[in-house]
Amino acid sequence: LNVTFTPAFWQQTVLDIEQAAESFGAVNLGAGRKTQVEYVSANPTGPLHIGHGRGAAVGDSLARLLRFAGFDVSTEYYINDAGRQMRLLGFSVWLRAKEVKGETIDIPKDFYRGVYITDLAREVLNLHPHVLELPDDEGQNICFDYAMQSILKGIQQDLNDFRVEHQVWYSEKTLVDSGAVDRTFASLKKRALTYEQDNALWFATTTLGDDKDRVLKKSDGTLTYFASDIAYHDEKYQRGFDFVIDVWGADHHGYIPRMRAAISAVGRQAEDFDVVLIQLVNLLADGKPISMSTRAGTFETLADVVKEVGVDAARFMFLSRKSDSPLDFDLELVKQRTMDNPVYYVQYAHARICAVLRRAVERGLKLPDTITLADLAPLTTPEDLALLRMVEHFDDEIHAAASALAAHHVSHYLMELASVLHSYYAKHQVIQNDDPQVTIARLALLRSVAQVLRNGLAILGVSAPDTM
RNA sequence: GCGGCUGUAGCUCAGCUGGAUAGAGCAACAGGCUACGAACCUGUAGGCCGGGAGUUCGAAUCUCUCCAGCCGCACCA
Repeated sequence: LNVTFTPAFWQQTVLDIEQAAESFGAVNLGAGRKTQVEYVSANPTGPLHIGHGRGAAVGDSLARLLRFAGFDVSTEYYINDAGRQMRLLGFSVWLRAKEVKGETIDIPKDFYRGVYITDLAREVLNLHPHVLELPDDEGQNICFDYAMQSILKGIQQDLNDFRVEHQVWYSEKTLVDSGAVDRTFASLKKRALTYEQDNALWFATTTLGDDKDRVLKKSDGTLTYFASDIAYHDEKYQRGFDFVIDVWGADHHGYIPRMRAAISAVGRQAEDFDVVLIQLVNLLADGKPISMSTRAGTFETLADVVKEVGVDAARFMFLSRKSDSPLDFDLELVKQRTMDNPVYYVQYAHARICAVLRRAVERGLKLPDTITLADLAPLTTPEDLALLRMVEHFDDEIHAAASALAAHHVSHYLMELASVLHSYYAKHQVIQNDDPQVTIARLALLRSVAQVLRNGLAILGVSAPDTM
Protein backbone atom coordinates (compact mmCIF):
# COMPACT_ATOMS: atom_id res chain seq x y z
CA LEU A 1 0.00 0.00 0.00
CA ASN A 2 1.41 3.30 -1.06
CA VAL A 3 -0.64 6.40 -0.44
CA THR A 4 0.39 9.80 -1.68
CA PHE A 5 -1.40 12.81 -0.32
CA THR A 6 -1.95 15.75 -2.57
CA PRO A 7 -0.40 19.10 -1.63
CA ALA A 8 -3.89 20.36 -0.87
CA PHE A 9 -4.17 17.80 1.92
CA TRP A 10 -1.12 19.25 3.62
CA GLN A 11 -2.05 22.82 2.85
CA GLN A 12 -5.34 22.29 4.62
CA THR A 13 -3.31 22.04 7.83
CA VAL A 14 -2.58 25.75 7.69
CA LEU A 15 -6.31 26.46 7.69
CA ASP A 16 -6.80 24.01 10.57
CA ILE A 17 -4.16 25.83 12.58
CA GLU A 18 -5.66 29.23 11.82
CA GLN A 19 -8.98 27.93 12.99
CA ALA A 20 -7.93 26.07 16.13
CA ALA A 21 -5.22 28.58 17.09
CA GLU A 22 -3.99 27.96 20.64
CA SER A 23 -5.84 24.67 20.84
CA PHE A 24 -4.34 23.23 17.66
CA GLY A 25 -2.76 19.91 18.55
CA ALA A 26 -5.08 19.25 21.47
CA VAL A 27 -6.35 15.68 21.58
CA ASN A 28 -8.94 13.85 23.60
CA LEU A 29 -6.83 11.02 24.95
CA GLY A 30 -7.97 11.76 28.50
CA ALA A 31 -11.67 12.03 27.64
CA GLY A 32 -12.15 14.26 30.66
CA ARG A 33 -10.69 11.76 33.11
CA LYS A 34 -10.36 13.42 36.49
CA THR A 35 -6.64 13.40 37.15
CA GLN A 36 -4.43 14.67 39.90
CA VAL A 37 -0.74 15.40 39.53
CA GLU A 38 1.09 15.78 42.82
CA TYR A 39 4.63 17.08 42.60
CA VAL A 40 7.48 18.77 44.46
CA SER A 41 5.88 18.23 47.90
CA ALA A 42 9.28 18.93 49.46
CA ASN A 43 9.34 19.11 53.23
CA PRO A 44 9.20 22.77 54.17
CA THR A 45 12.50 22.58 56.03
CA GLY A 46 14.51 24.75 53.69
CA PRO A 47 14.50 26.50 50.33
CA LEU A 48 13.94 24.47 47.16
CA HIS A 49 17.13 23.35 45.47
CA ILE A 50 17.84 22.55 41.86
CA GLY A 51 16.64 18.97 42.16
CA HIS A 52 13.24 20.15 43.35
CA GLY A 53 13.29 22.50 40.37
CA ARG A 54 13.45 19.56 38.02
CA GLY A 55 10.48 17.91 39.69
CA ALA A 56 8.64 21.21 39.57
CA ALA A 57 9.23 21.70 35.85
CA VAL A 58 8.36 18.10 35.03
CA GLY A 59 5.23 18.02 37.17
CA ASP A 60 3.97 21.37 35.99
CA SER A 61 4.54 20.58 32.32
CA LEU A 62 3.02 17.14 32.72
CA ALA A 63 -0.12 18.81 34.03
CA ARG A 64 -0.14 21.23 31.10
CA LEU A 65 0.44 18.37 28.66
CA LEU A 66 -2.34 16.23 30.10
CA ARG A 67 -4.79 19.11 30.01
CA PHE A 68 -3.92 19.61 26.35
CA ALA A 69 -4.54 15.90 25.86
CA GLY A 70 -8.03 16.03 27.28
CA PHE A 71 -7.50 15.16 30.93
CA ASP A 72 -9.25 17.13 33.65
CA VAL A 73 -6.18 17.91 35.74
CA SER A 74 -5.73 19.28 39.22
CA THR A 75 -2.25 19.96 40.62
CA GLU A 76 -1.26 19.55 44.24
CA TYR A 77 1.54 20.05 46.74
CA TYR A 78 1.48 17.82 49.82
CA ILE A 79 2.88 19.62 52.81
CA ASN A 80 4.61 17.20 55.19
CA ASP A 81 4.02 19.27 58.29
CA ALA A 82 3.40 16.49 60.78
CA GLY A 83 6.53 14.42 61.06
CA ARG A 84 9.81 14.11 62.85
CA GLN A 85 11.64 16.27 60.33
CA MET A 86 9.41 19.14 61.25
CA ARG A 87 10.11 18.73 64.96
CA LEU A 88 13.80 18.78 64.11
CA LEU A 89 13.30 21.99 62.18
CA GLY A 90 11.64 23.65 65.19
CA PHE A 91 14.36 22.36 67.48
CA SER A 92 17.11 23.56 65.13
CA VAL A 93 15.72 27.08 65.00
CA TRP A 94 15.21 27.07 68.75
CA LEU A 95 18.85 26.09 69.33
CA ARG A 96 20.06 28.78 66.97
CA ALA A 97 17.96 31.29 68.86
CA LYS A 98 19.79 30.32 72.03
CA GLU A 99 23.05 30.80 70.20
CA VAL A 100 22.00 34.23 68.98
CA LYS A 101 21.32 35.07 72.63
CA GLY A 102 24.91 34.25 73.46
CA GLU A 103 24.66 30.66 74.63
CA THR A 104 27.21 28.20 73.40
CA ILE A 105 25.34 25.38 71.73
CA ASP A 106 26.17 22.04 70.22
CA ILE A 107 24.09 21.30 67.13
CA PRO A 108 23.63 17.55 66.76
CA LYS A 109 24.47 15.90 63.43
CA ASP A 110 20.94 15.34 62.15
CA PHE A 111 19.84 18.90 62.60
CA TYR A 112 19.38 21.62 60.06
CA ARG A 113 22.45 23.77 59.84
CA GLY A 114 21.98 26.14 56.93
CA VAL A 115 22.55 29.84 57.54
CA TYR A 116 18.84 30.35 56.86
CA ILE A 117 18.14 28.59 60.17
CA THR A 118 19.98 31.30 62.05
CA ASP A 119 18.15 33.97 60.04
CA LEU A 120 14.86 32.38 61.03
CA ALA A 121 15.98 32.26 64.66
CA ARG A 122 16.66 36.00 64.62
CA GLU A 123 13.25 36.68 63.09
CA VAL A 124 11.54 34.56 65.73
CA LEU A 125 13.38 36.45 68.46
CA ASN A 126 12.21 39.74 66.99
CA LEU A 127 8.60 38.61 67.01
CA HIS A 128 8.75 36.70 70.29
CA PRO A 129 11.54 38.19 72.40
CA HIS A 130 10.76 35.88 75.31
CA VAL A 131 10.44 32.66 73.38
CA LEU A 132 13.40 31.09 75.15
CA GLU A 133 11.92 31.75 78.56
CA LEU A 134 8.90 29.59 77.77
CA PRO A 135 8.85 25.88 78.51
CA ASP A 136 11.03 24.12 75.90
CA ASP A 137 8.10 22.42 74.13
CA GLU A 138 6.19 25.62 73.77
CA GLY A 139 9.19 27.60 72.59
CA GLN A 140 10.11 24.97 70.04
CA ASN A 141 6.56 24.92 68.74
CA ILE A 142 6.64 28.65 68.20
CA CYS A 143 9.96 28.29 66.39
CA PHE A 144 8.54 25.50 64.27
CA ASP A 145 5.36 27.34 63.34
CA TYR A 146 7.21 30.46 62.37
CA ALA A 147 9.94 28.61 60.47
CA MET A 148 7.54 26.44 58.52
CA GLN A 149 5.27 29.29 57.52
CA SER A 150 8.21 31.40 56.50
CA ILE A 151 9.88 28.63 54.51
CA LEU A 152 6.62 27.63 52.87
CA LYS A 153 6.06 31.19 51.78
CA GLY A 154 9.51 31.18 50.24
CA ILE A 155 8.80 27.91 48.43
CA GLN A 156 5.56 29.30 47.06
CA GLN A 157 7.36 32.38 45.84
CA ASP A 158 10.12 30.33 44.19
CA LEU A 159 7.61 28.11 42.41
CA ASN A 160 5.60 31.09 41.29
CA ASP A 161 8.74 32.70 39.87
CA PHE A 162 9.45 29.42 38.06
CA ARG A 163 5.96 29.53 36.45
CA VAL A 164 4.96 26.45 38.39
CA GLU A 165 1.43 26.22 39.65
CA HIS A 166 -0.06 24.11 42.41
CA GLN A 167 -3.80 24.56 42.62
CA VAL A 168 -4.09 22.84 45.98
CA TRP A 169 -1.73 22.95 48.97
CA TYR A 170 -2.64 20.00 51.13
CA SER A 171 -1.53 19.74 54.75
CA GLU A 172 -0.58 16.37 56.20
CA LYS A 173 -1.33 17.69 59.67
CA THR A 174 -4.85 18.62 58.61
CA LEU A 175 -5.29 15.17 57.15
CA VAL A 176 -4.18 13.49 60.35
CA ASP A 177 -6.28 15.79 62.54
CA SER A 178 -9.35 15.01 60.45
CA GLY A 179 -9.17 11.39 61.52
CA ALA A 180 -8.58 10.16 57.98
CA VAL A 181 -5.71 7.97 59.10
CA ASP A 182 -7.86 6.22 61.69
CA ARG A 183 -10.58 5.69 59.12
CA THR A 184 -8.03 4.15 56.79
CA PHE A 185 -6.76 1.89 59.56
CA ALA A 186 -10.30 0.76 60.27
CA SER A 187 -10.90 0.08 56.61
CA LEU A 188 -7.71 -1.95 56.29
CA LYS A 189 -8.51 -3.86 59.46
CA LYS A 190 -11.96 -4.69 58.14
CA ARG A 191 -10.32 -6.29 55.14
CA ALA A 192 -8.01 -8.23 57.46
CA LEU A 193 -4.95 -6.56 55.99
CA THR A 194 -3.45 -5.44 59.31
CA TYR A 195 -2.05 -7.24 62.33
CA GLU A 196 -0.20 -6.42 65.51
CA GLN A 197 3.28 -7.64 66.21
CA ASP A 198 6.08 -6.46 68.52
CA ASN A 199 3.71 -3.83 69.82
CA ALA A 200 3.40 -2.24 66.40
CA LEU A 201 0.61 -2.18 63.81
CA TRP A 202 1.54 -3.82 60.51
CA PHE A 203 0.03 -3.69 57.03
CA ALA A 204 0.30 -7.01 55.15
CA THR A 205 1.47 -5.49 51.90
CA THR A 206 3.09 -8.77 50.85
CA THR A 207 -0.37 -10.09 50.05
CA LEU A 208 -0.58 -7.26 47.50
CA GLY A 209 2.76 -7.62 45.76
CA ASP A 210 5.22 -5.94 48.12
CA ASP A 211 8.33 -7.82 49.21
CA LYS A 212 7.79 -7.29 52.94
CA ASP A 213 5.08 -6.11 55.28
CA ARG A 214 5.18 -2.51 56.47
CA VAL A 215 4.65 -0.80 59.79
CA LEU A 216 1.81 1.69 60.07
CA LYS A 217 1.99 2.56 63.75
CA LYS A 218 5.30 2.26 65.53
CA SER A 219 5.70 0.67 68.93
CA ASP A 220 6.07 4.15 70.41
CA GLY A 221 2.57 4.94 69.18
CA THR A 222 3.55 7.39 66.43
CA LEU A 223 2.53 6.95 62.81
CA THR A 224 4.87 6.15 59.99
CA TYR A 225 5.04 8.35 56.93
CA PHE A 226 3.52 5.46 55.02
CA ALA A 227 0.43 5.42 57.23
CA SER A 228 -0.59 8.97 56.46
CA ASP A 229 0.40 8.45 52.85
CA ILE A 230 -2.12 5.65 52.47
CA ALA A 231 -4.80 7.81 54.00
CA TYR A 232 -3.76 10.67 51.76
CA HIS A 233 -4.05 8.60 48.60
CA ASP A 234 -7.31 7.03 49.73
CA GLU A 235 -8.59 10.52 50.27
CA LYS A 236 -7.47 11.62 46.79
CA TYR A 237 -9.77 9.05 45.25
CA GLN A 238 -12.56 10.02 47.60
CA ARG A 239 -12.20 13.57 46.36
CA GLY A 240 -13.18 12.18 42.96
CA PHE A 241 -9.92 11.68 41.13
CA ASP A 242 -9.87 8.63 38.88
CA PHE A 243 -6.22 8.89 37.98
CA VAL A 244 -3.54 9.83 40.49
CA ILE A 245 -0.01 10.64 39.37
CA ASP A 246 2.81 11.17 41.86
CA VAL A 247 6.09 12.78 40.81
CA TRP A 248 8.86 11.46 43.06
CA GLY A 249 12.60 11.62 43.35
CA ALA A 250 14.07 8.45 41.87
CA ASP A 251 15.64 7.58 45.21
CA HIS A 252 12.10 6.78 46.36
CA HIS A 253 11.53 4.13 43.71
CA GLY A 254 11.67 1.42 46.35
CA TYR A 255 8.54 2.97 47.80
CA ILE A 256 6.47 2.17 44.71
CA PRO A 257 5.55 -1.48 45.47
CA ARG A 258 4.13 -0.64 48.90
CA MET A 259 2.25 2.34 47.47
CA ARG A 260 0.79 0.13 44.78
CA ALA A 261 -0.21 -2.29 47.49
CA ALA A 262 -1.90 0.56 49.30
CA ILE A 263 -3.73 1.67 46.16
CA SER A 264 -4.97 -1.86 45.71
CA ALA A 265 -5.98 -2.10 49.38
CA VAL A 266 -8.19 0.97 49.10
CA GLY A 267 -9.97 -0.71 46.22
CA ARG A 268 -8.36 0.87 43.20
CA GLN A 269 -6.97 -0.61 40.00
CA ALA A 270 -3.33 -0.50 38.98
CA GLU A 271 -4.10 1.87 36.09
CA ASP A 272 -5.59 4.42 38.48
CA PHE A 273 -2.13 5.22 39.83
CA ASP A 274 1.20 6.07 38.29
CA VAL A 275 4.53 7.39 39.46
CA VAL A 276 6.87 9.59 37.46
CA LEU A 277 10.42 9.37 38.76
CA ILE A 278 12.82 12.28 38.68
CA GLN A 279 16.49 11.42 38.61
CA LEU A 280 19.23 13.38 40.26
CA VAL A 281 20.41 16.72 38.96
CA ASN A 282 24.15 17.22 39.07
CA LEU A 283 24.70 20.92 39.33
CA LEU A 284 27.97 21.89 37.68
CA ALA A 285 29.84 25.12 37.29
CA ASP A 286 32.38 24.98 34.49
CA GLY A 287 32.21 21.21 34.52
CA LYS A 288 32.87 20.94 38.24
CA PRO A 289 30.21 19.62 40.59
CA ILE A 290 28.57 21.79 43.21
CA SER A 291 27.36 19.82 46.18
CA MET A 292 23.88 20.30 47.51
CA SER A 293 22.68 19.03 50.80
CA THR A 294 19.92 20.88 52.56
CA ARG A 295 20.94 19.46 55.90
CA ALA A 296 24.49 20.72 55.60
CA GLY A 297 23.31 24.01 54.16
CA THR A 298 25.62 24.02 51.15
CA PHE A 299 22.93 23.76 48.47
CA GLU A 300 22.44 25.95 45.49
CA THR A 301 18.85 27.10 45.66
CA LEU A 302 16.44 26.93 42.77
CA ALA A 303 15.93 30.67 43.10
CA ASP A 304 19.67 31.31 42.70
CA VAL A 305 19.90 29.12 39.64
CA VAL A 306 16.83 30.63 38.00
CA LYS A 307 18.17 34.08 38.67
CA GLU A 308 21.41 33.05 37.02
CA VAL A 309 20.14 31.35 33.85
CA GLY A 310 16.51 32.45 33.50
CA VAL A 311 13.25 30.53 33.72
CA ASP A 312 13.10 29.58 30.04
CA ALA A 313 16.56 28.08 29.83
CA ALA A 314 16.19 26.22 33.12
CA ARG A 315 12.78 24.77 32.28
CA PHE A 316 13.79 23.76 28.78
CA MET A 317 16.90 22.04 30.09
CA PHE A 318 14.84 20.05 32.58
CA LEU A 319 12.24 19.19 29.96
CA SER A 320 14.52 18.19 27.13
CA ARG A 321 15.69 15.01 28.84
CA LYS A 322 13.59 12.15 30.01
CA SER A 323 13.01 12.71 33.70
CA ASP A 324 14.18 9.23 34.56
CA SER A 325 17.81 9.85 33.59
CA PRO A 326 20.36 11.73 35.66
CA LEU A 327 20.95 15.23 34.36
CA ASP A 328 24.06 17.33 34.34
CA PHE A 329 23.02 20.94 34.75
CA ASP A 330 26.01 23.08 33.94
CA LEU A 331 25.41 26.70 34.80
CA GLU A 332 27.85 27.91 32.16
CA LEU A 333 26.28 25.70 29.50
CA VAL A 334 22.73 26.76 30.23
CA LYS A 335 23.74 30.38 29.83
CA GLN A 336 25.28 29.70 26.43
CA ARG A 337 23.39 30.23 23.22
CA THR A 338 24.57 27.10 21.49
CA MET A 339 22.62 24.03 20.58
CA ASP A 340 23.87 22.47 23.79
CA ASN A 341 21.21 24.78 25.12
CA PRO A 342 18.49 24.49 22.51
CA VAL A 343 15.89 26.73 24.11
CA TYR A 344 17.26 29.64 22.09
CA TYR A 345 17.13 27.63 18.90
CA VAL A 346 13.41 27.06 19.30
CA GLN A 347 12.67 30.57 20.51
CA TYR A 348 14.71 32.01 17.67
CA ALA A 349 12.56 30.17 15.16
CA HIS A 350 9.52 31.88 16.63
CA ALA A 351 11.16 35.31 16.80
CA ARG A 352 12.37 34.91 13.24
CA ILE A 353 8.88 34.27 11.95
CA CYS A 354 7.59 37.26 13.86
CA ALA A 355 10.33 39.37 12.29
CA VAL A 356 9.29 38.30 8.81
CA LEU A 357 5.63 39.01 9.52
CA ARG A 358 6.59 42.46 10.83
CA ARG A 359 8.70 43.15 7.77
CA ALA A 360 5.84 42.08 5.51
CA VAL A 361 3.52 44.55 7.19
CA GLU A 362 6.12 47.28 6.72
CA ARG A 363 6.09 46.53 3.02
CA GLY A 364 2.33 46.64 2.83
CA LEU A 365 1.95 42.86 2.57
CA LYS A 366 -0.36 42.29 5.47
CA LEU A 367 -1.78 38.80 5.60
CA PRO A 368 -5.58 38.75 5.34
CA ASP A 369 -7.37 37.62 8.47
CA THR A 370 -9.02 34.74 6.70
CA ILE A 371 -7.19 32.77 4.11
CA THR A 372 -8.44 30.07 1.78
CA LEU A 373 -7.06 26.87 0.41
CA ALA A 374 -6.58 28.63 -2.91
CA ASP A 375 -4.26 31.13 -1.24
CA LEU A 376 -2.05 28.23 -0.18
CA ALA A 377 -1.76 26.57 -3.58
CA PRO A 378 1.81 27.86 -4.13
CA LEU A 379 3.09 25.76 -1.22
CA THR A 380 4.44 22.90 -3.28
CA THR A 381 8.22 22.80 -2.86
CA PRO A 382 9.74 19.92 -0.89
CA GLU A 383 10.52 22.37 1.91
CA ASP A 384 6.94 23.62 2.00
CA LEU A 385 5.69 20.08 2.25
CA ALA A 386 8.26 19.14 4.89
CA LEU A 387 7.14 22.01 7.06
CA LEU A 388 3.47 21.21 6.49
CA ARG A 389 4.02 17.60 7.43
CA MET A 390 5.79 18.62 10.62
CA VAL A 391 2.96 20.80 11.87
CA GLU A 392 0.33 18.37 10.67
CA HIS A 393 1.44 15.65 13.04
CA PHE A 394 1.82 17.87 16.11
CA ASP A 395 -1.25 16.20 17.60
CA ASP A 396 0.35 12.78 17.18
CA GLU A 397 3.29 14.00 19.24
CA ILE A 398 0.95 15.30 21.92
CA HIS A 399 -0.84 11.99 21.99
CA ALA A 400 2.40 10.03 22.31
CA ALA A 401 3.86 12.37 24.92
CA ALA A 402 0.71 12.29 27.06
CA SER A 403 0.46 8.50 26.80
CA ALA A 404 4.02 8.21 28.04
CA LEU A 405 3.58 10.94 30.68
CA ALA A 406 6.71 12.45 29.15
CA ALA A 407 6.84 16.11 28.21
CA HIS A 408 10.35 15.77 26.80
CA HIS A 409 8.83 14.40 23.61
CA VAL A 410 7.34 17.84 23.07
CA SER A 411 10.77 19.47 23.47
CA HIS A 412 12.26 17.20 20.87
CA TYR A 413 9.42 17.81 18.50
CA LEU A 414 9.91 21.55 18.86
CA MET A 415 13.63 21.27 18.16
CA GLU A 416 12.86 19.34 15.01
CA LEU A 417 10.20 21.79 13.92
CA ALA A 418 12.57 24.69 14.55
CA SER A 419 15.22 22.92 12.51
CA VAL A 420 12.89 22.47 9.53
CA LEU A 421 11.81 26.09 9.83
CA HIS A 422 15.36 27.44 9.90
CA SER A 423 16.23 25.30 6.94
CA TYR A 424 13.18 26.56 5.08
CA TYR A 425 14.05 30.13 5.89
CA ALA A 426 17.55 29.76 4.52
CA LYS A 427 16.31 28.24 1.30
CA HIS A 428 13.24 30.28 0.45
CA GLN A 429 12.71 33.98 0.40
CA VAL A 430 9.30 34.44 1.99
CA ILE A 431 8.59 38.02 0.97
CA GLN A 432 8.76 38.36 -2.78
CA ASN A 433 7.92 41.85 -3.95
CA ASP A 434 7.04 40.70 -7.45
CA ASP A 435 4.98 37.69 -6.45
CA PRO A 436 2.27 38.51 -3.90
CA GLN A 437 0.62 35.09 -4.25
CA VAL A 438 3.68 33.16 -3.16
CA THR A 439 4.32 35.72 -0.47
CA ILE A 440 0.84 35.39 1.00
CA ALA A 441 1.02 31.61 0.95
CA ARG A 442 4.39 31.52 2.70
CA LEU A 443 3.44 34.14 5.24
CA ALA A 444 0.38 32.07 6.10
CA LEU A 445 2.52 28.98 6.42
CA LEU A 446 4.98 30.71 8.73
CA ARG A 447 2.24 32.20 10.82
CA SER A 448 0.84 28.72 11.39
CA VAL A 449 4.28 27.37 12.26
CA ALA A 450 4.63 30.14 14.84
CA GLN A 451 1.30 29.10 16.31
CA VAL A 452 2.45 25.52 16.71
CA LEU A 453 5.72 26.66 18.27
CA ARG A 454 3.74 28.73 20.77
CA ASN A 455 1.43 25.85 21.57
CA GLY A 456 4.34 23.52 22.20
CA LEU A 457 6.31 26.01 24.25
CA ALA A 458 3.21 26.73 26.34
CA ILE A 459 3.18 23.09 27.40
CA LEU A 460 6.79 23.43 28.50
CA GLY A 461 6.04 26.69 30.28
CA VAL A 462 8.63 28.43 28.12
CA SER A 463 7.97 31.83 26.59
CA ALA A 464 7.72 32.39 22.83
CA PRO A 465 9.26 35.84 22.32
CA ASP A 466 8.48 38.01 19.28
CA THR A 467 11.96 39.46 19.42
CA MET A 468 15.13 38.33 21.11
C1' G B 1 22.48 -10.69 48.23
C1' C B 2 17.60 -8.68 46.22
C1' G B 3 15.26 -4.82 43.31
C1' G B 4 14.99 -0.29 40.06
C1' C B 5 17.34 2.82 36.45
C1' U B 6 21.29 3.67 33.00
C1' G B 7 25.05 1.97 29.06
C1' U B 8 23.67 4.53 21.37
C1' A B 9 29.30 8.99 17.27
C1' G B 10 35.22 11.97 20.79
C1' C B 11 31.30 14.76 24.25
C1' U B 12 25.88 15.68 25.73
C1' C B 13 21.66 13.07 24.46
C1' A B 14 16.96 11.47 21.25
C1' G B 15 14.95 7.00 19.28
C1' C B 16 13.00 1.74 23.17
C1' U B 17 4.31 -0.47 22.97
C1' G B 18 9.87 -4.39 16.82
C1' G B 19 9.89 -2.50 10.61
C1' A B 20 13.50 -0.14 5.50
C1' U B 21 20.46 3.04 4.70
C1' A B 22 20.52 4.13 13.54
C1' G B 23 19.27 10.49 14.39
C1' A B 24 20.34 15.66 16.57
C1' G B 25 23.49 19.21 18.76
C1' C B 26 28.48 20.22 20.44
C1' A B 27 33.58 19.52 19.12
C1' A B 28 36.64 18.84 13.96
C1' C B 29 37.03 20.05 8.81
C1' A B 30 35.06 22.75 4.18
C1' G B 31 31.57 26.37 2.60
C1' G B 32 27.28 30.24 2.86
C1' C B 33 24.64 37.10 4.46
C1' U B 34 24.74 43.97 -1.61
C1' A B 35 16.29 41.13 -0.42
C1' C B 36 12.67 38.83 4.98
C1' G B 37 17.17 38.65 11.91
C1' A B 38 24.05 34.44 10.62
C1' A B 39 21.29 33.17 18.19
C1' C B 40 20.89 30.63 11.30
C1' C B 41 21.95 27.38 6.97
C1' U B 42 24.67 23.63 3.53
C1' G B 43 28.23 19.78 3.20
C1' U B 44 32.34 16.20 4.91
C1' A B 45 34.03 12.99 8.53
C1' G B 46 32.68 10.13 12.81
C1' G B 47 28.55 4.20 15.53
C1' C B 48 29.65 -4.57 15.65
C1' C B 49 23.34 0.84 19.62
C1' G B 50 28.19 -2.31 26.76
C1' G B 51 29.45 -8.18 25.69
C1' G B 52 27.02 -12.86 24.62
C1' A B 53 22.77 -16.00 23.66
C1' G B 54 17.58 -16.42 22.32
C1' U B 55 12.48 -15.15 20.06
C1' U B 56 11.21 -13.22 15.03
C1' C B 57 10.59 -12.75 8.07
C1' G B 58 12.91 -8.55 10.74
C1' A B 59 15.91 -6.45 17.25
C1' A B 60 18.99 -0.23 19.53
C1' U B 61 13.79 -1.74 20.72
C1' C B 62 11.27 -8.03 23.40
C1' U B 63 13.46 -12.40 26.70
C1' C B 64 17.69 -14.52 29.35
C1' U B 65 22.64 -13.93 30.97
C1' C B 66 27.21 -11.43 31.99
C1' C B 67 29.98 -6.70 32.68
C1' A B 68 30.12 -1.48 34.24
C1' G B 69 27.92 2.90 36.69
C1' C B 70 24.06 5.27 39.71
C1' C B 71 20.03 4.64 43.27
C1' G B 72 17.17 1.93 46.74
C1' C B 73 16.41 -2.34 50.19
C1' A B 74 14.00 1.24 58.43
C1' C B 75 9.15 0.67 63.79
C1' C B 76 13.45 7.77 58.53
C1' A B 77 10.86 11.14 55.81
